[in-house]
Amino acid sequence: MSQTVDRALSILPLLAEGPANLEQVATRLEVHKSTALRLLRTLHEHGIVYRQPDQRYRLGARLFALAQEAMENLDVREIAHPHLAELNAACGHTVHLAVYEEDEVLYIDKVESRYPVRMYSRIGKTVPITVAAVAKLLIADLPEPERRAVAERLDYPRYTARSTPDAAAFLNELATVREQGWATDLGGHEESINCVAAPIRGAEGRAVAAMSVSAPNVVVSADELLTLLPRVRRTADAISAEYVGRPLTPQRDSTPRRDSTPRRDSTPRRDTNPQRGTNPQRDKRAAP
Amino acid sequence: MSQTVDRALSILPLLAEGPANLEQVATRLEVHKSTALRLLRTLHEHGIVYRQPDQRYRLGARLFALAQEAMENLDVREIAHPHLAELNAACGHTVHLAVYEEDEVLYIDKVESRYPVRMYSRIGKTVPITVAAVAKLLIADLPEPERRAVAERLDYPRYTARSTPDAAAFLNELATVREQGWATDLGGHEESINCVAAPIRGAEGRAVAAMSVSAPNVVVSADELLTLLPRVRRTADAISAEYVGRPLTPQRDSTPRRDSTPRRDSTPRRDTNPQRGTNPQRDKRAAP
DNA sequence: GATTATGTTGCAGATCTTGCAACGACCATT
DNA sequence: AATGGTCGTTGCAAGATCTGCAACATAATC
Repeated sequence: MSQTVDRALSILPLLAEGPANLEQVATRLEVHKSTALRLLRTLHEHGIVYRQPDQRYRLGARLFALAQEAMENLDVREIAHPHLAELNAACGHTVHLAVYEEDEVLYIDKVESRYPVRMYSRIGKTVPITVAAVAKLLIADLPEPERRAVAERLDYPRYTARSTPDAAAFLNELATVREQGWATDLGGHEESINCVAAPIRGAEGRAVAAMSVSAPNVVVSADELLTLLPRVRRTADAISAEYVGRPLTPQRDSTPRRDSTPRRDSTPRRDTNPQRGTNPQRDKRAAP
Repeated sequence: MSQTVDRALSILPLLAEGPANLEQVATRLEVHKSTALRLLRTLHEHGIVYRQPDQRYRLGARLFALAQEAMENLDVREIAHPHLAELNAACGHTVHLAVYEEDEVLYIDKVESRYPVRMYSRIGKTVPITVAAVAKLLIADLPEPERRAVAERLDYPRYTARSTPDAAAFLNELATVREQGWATDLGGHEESINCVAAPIRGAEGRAVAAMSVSAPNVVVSADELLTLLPRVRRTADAISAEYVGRPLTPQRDSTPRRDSTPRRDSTPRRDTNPQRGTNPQRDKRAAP
């Protein structure tokens, strides 16, 4: 919508790949050097990009700080963390928490495995959406039309022989997942890694996040991992309970649910609302 | 420099505080609603902001992903990590890695304490610059004029009775740190937490990062923690050695150091270059 | 059902952005 | 030391892009 901003933002993913100098940026943006310079200057002033001693640009500290601050404000994360830690303490494996947002699923929390052989992942990373157990859960929970739309839009990379091959297979899998209320990924992303996942549900019963336990074959077999399923589901349910439990504001609000009325489908429905009222300024509107 | 981009970027810190609706954004930006809307739309298209079901905006997934990707590309981090892990394995305490960038110091890596009582921190968080041991090291290493300039610019919040009170005290402390080549924070930020830190030096001998070991009083006393100093310094030196060791590109380059010539001080000198050539696209220019 | 509160769109004026071209700094080569 | 090349920086004029307005749309509230 805004050309200038559009261009400026296009610089970001470019720099995420690694430092670049003015000309490289200008070339890839397909604009004149001077234009690129001014955009970069503005980004620099905001601390979003940093200029190295060798004059090349890379993403800056404030970007990290922003992402950090935003992440810390996610309510599910806060509530879930102790439960995840507890589960990890019990089984020792890597525990993840993930949310869905506009065709992407990303980890927002993680408790590291206590085994020496671990799965690679990082908070903030997007997960392979067509195969990850948490992703399947979150997409499976979308209303039918959007679920289908998402499935069609996606790519289906063949990470392994067991990766989901195409949209049809994915939708099938989603139906199963939806039915059973939990999901697995048995070597769909990394041949030797398995996961079991369960959804965390908010006030209206919609999945606001999903959690999973992952472990490589060399530590436990897929069958052994599956024996953890009840425990994983119990943990997820406990988090859900606590999540819906907390009222929006300490002094209860008039009509906290506005999603309960059936809505016409003119706009495709967006979901996942992992953010709720702990933030002080939130109450401003209700005050005077 | 660019008004539109400037405004758009100003939205980010605002949303980092918590979700906000269109009007709130417009008000705080001091622009018309329609203007704010268009900016938000553009940010949305890039996935930088996300629109919740209740129409409010918050920071989006792509922002996390960007920060994540950029962080993973930091070379020092990559090299340092195994060393940090090793140190943690030996002593059990929290180990941090931090870099300096334009008046801010932030953690770029961390290995969690294995003790139940832990220090709170998070990768990507900025550290209290006037008291943290790693911050002192990094600032102490700046060339004199800039060091002074930074010291003057800073605020000196009194976290505890032992916090650095003002610029003068800070500069004094920096002189000591510079002299001895290591630093501590003994209850300067949190009454009960102590840290020891050592610098990681790059090719030109400048500090490109700093690492620290932190532990609460209840686990080990400050004196006990100080006995770890030699070990911390050895680890930092090992990282430094490996960091300068790796040449810029596998096939060695002509003149890898361009900082070695004394430079006139017309522009205040920027430092810290924790980013070096592992990235494939980097070599593009050298190719044809 | 009227009323408020919020978000959205089309439009015309003007600001702000753009690309150009020339300049300057720096490096490398002869 | 001189010359040529690369890359970043600046002033300017043309005009594309952005802005604020006002009216409209929609949903919540009384």
